[in-house]
Amino acid sequence: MLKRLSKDIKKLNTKKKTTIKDIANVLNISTAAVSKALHNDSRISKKTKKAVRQVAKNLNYQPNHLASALRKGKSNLVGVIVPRTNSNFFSSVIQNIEEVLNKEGYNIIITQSNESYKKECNNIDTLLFTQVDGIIASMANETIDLEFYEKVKAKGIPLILFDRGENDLNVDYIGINDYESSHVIVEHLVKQGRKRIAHIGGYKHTRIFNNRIRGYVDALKKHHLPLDNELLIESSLTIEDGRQKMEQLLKLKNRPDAVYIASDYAALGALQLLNELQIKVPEDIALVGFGNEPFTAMVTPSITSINQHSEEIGKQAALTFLNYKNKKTIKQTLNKIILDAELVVRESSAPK
Amino acid sequence: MLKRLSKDIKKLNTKKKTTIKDIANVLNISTAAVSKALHNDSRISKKTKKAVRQVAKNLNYQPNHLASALRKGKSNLVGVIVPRTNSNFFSSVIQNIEEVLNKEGYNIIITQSNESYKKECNNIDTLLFTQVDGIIASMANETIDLEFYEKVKAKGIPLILFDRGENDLNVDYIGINDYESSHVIVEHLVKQGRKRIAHIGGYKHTRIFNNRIRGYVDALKKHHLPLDNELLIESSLTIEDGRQKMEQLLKLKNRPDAVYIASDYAALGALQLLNELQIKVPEDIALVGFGNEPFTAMVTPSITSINQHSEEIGKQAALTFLNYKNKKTIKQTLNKIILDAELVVRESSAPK
DNA sequence: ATTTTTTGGTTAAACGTTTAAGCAAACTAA
DNA sequence: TTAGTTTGCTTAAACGTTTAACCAAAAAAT
Repeated sequence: MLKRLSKDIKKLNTKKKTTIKDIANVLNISTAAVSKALHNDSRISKKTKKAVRQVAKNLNYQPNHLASALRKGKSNLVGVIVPRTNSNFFSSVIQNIEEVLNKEGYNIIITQSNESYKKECNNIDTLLFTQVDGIIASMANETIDLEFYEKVKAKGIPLILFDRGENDLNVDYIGINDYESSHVIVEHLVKQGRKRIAHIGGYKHTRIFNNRIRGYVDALKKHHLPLDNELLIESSLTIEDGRQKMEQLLKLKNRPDAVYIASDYAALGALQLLNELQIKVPEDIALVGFGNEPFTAMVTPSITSINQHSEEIGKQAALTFLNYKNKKTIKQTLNKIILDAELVVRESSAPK
Repeated sequence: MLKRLSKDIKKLNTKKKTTIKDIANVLNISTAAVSKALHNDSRISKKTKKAVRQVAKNLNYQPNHLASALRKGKSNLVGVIVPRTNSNFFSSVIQNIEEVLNKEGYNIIITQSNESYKKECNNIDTLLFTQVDGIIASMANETIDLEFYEKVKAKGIPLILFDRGENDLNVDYIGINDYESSHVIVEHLVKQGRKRIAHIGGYKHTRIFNNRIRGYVDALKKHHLPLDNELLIESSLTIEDGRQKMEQLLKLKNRPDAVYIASDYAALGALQLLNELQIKVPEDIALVGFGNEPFTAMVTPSITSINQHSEEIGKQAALTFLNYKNKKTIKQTLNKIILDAELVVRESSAPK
């Protein structure tokens, strides 16, 4: 009974969080000394440091992040904006960003745009409001107007884009070589004996998708394949739209014998339709996706795809941010990192 | 040339963020008046409010969240911990939490434990360090020791668990009726004429998985089916382990004619193996997963599963937190919300 | 005409840190 | 011995808000 009571009293005491002032009082030194001791300042004696650390532990001291952030003018928070988290690519990028930044004392705030421009603007406002020290983002499909990103730049907050970027914005960027990836894919399909290669691509206004389209067109030229406008289709690249656009291709008098789709999700939709219609993949039509999402290895037939190196992208994005903060020069050369993509060949693109 | 220069000067000026002090100076009033005006305090005249708002807009004022959080003793940040974000269930829960909390002026910090106990502890420390006003979490598979969650409770920070919870912790919880779900599944399989129903379940120490196992056992009894220990297997429920445990089941002399798997991911692994071995689903073996992940509808054959109502879980978790903050009573009755799950019948469990 | 109430503010302290500047005491060098 | 340096702190201000307490002037009530 008595024990319980004393426990309760202790709990009540711990409710009021202990501050450096409490530590200072115990040791009869100034709060400044405590602060310095905790930061291992050279002007504090070893004895005092030891004592401070001991008392801090005893009182279960947890530094107030808000106070130090306010004083130092930085929140040690980095905002991350992604179209969605439930794709392996984005969640893997996030995980790697987190890993690198946590080590340097930064935390991340993750927000999703759900491919909506409006939500993305909200997210940016939210992050600015939260006083983040930087923003790492991949833009929504809808996003064309860059006003909100300009706002971030204008505030002098480091902005790093990955995957879905924009040239006009003139900020740091980490991505893969989309143009070259298309070449690799087309080359692979040509080697498998394909002659009529279609491309279900993303919106042209998004740079990465535009590059994939350009790569596709140029690669066709290179291999002296005819460029048929019917075979080049713009899509939102969702599962549903992939299915729909594949349907469109199947209606052609002269069907393609291979389809390169700029997203694994859309490729999955296309594959489902083909399976339902008993059209044989890869015998009748070969399929290549993009992104190397785990399910590409799991479906039947498994889907050939492009590995986007999400781990490396995440790491480099984080490092780019850290670089920004360490160098305090106002002008800084932009960091544009373009990684080579890697083709992962699976069943869906085997020879006829 | 001159225009550009003046723009640059403006930019330099905006670098130093405007504060309520700046607004106060312009209007020759006190910062207190500005603060009150911005919060629509009744003791400020309409004229002043209007003027303040105008100047705030002109100077592009953005409130310093850190300062107000420090002063008010709350950060308006809610921490969310999930095992991973790249599952549709979790990302959907997160999205709904975010939606509800954003409306009330809260932002969320998402962290992933990757099913690791150590990472989860780190996440908790991180969130406490960031001075979150509350934590909404779903525990990692590994987590047995609740010391860190007790720490959260001891600090008086609202803690709400969902999906993966723990009875011992005695905190608010939102989840589905796992025990009942197992009944629904077994009943469904029995109706399809299945006689030997196996269960690949999760770790027994996790409450939800334990409930599913108990439900499975009791439902078998109810339908007078024999309970065969060989047919009840504990698994980590990853894709790989699902595959492996299915292999184990296939080695039995007396194979099951239906398998209920406590996770869609493990069910996917099992299905892959069955497909490879040309074992017909559902003719030879029926399959039921859990979670209603989108891919269950996409694979061949599509997988029957349980819809966990992720949207509702997210919403209720957020509302439970808000409820916590609004009522300032110290004692509060615990909120245990158990939603009814819904069986989504697909190809994998059609009659023989 | 005097008191009371309302209106529309102001003043100053507080939230918990960090940090520039200062300073006494102890030590070192000449 | 004395000037200079080093050590180990202290003082006080600052970061940008919010808020309790106070107050003068105007309006309303008596």
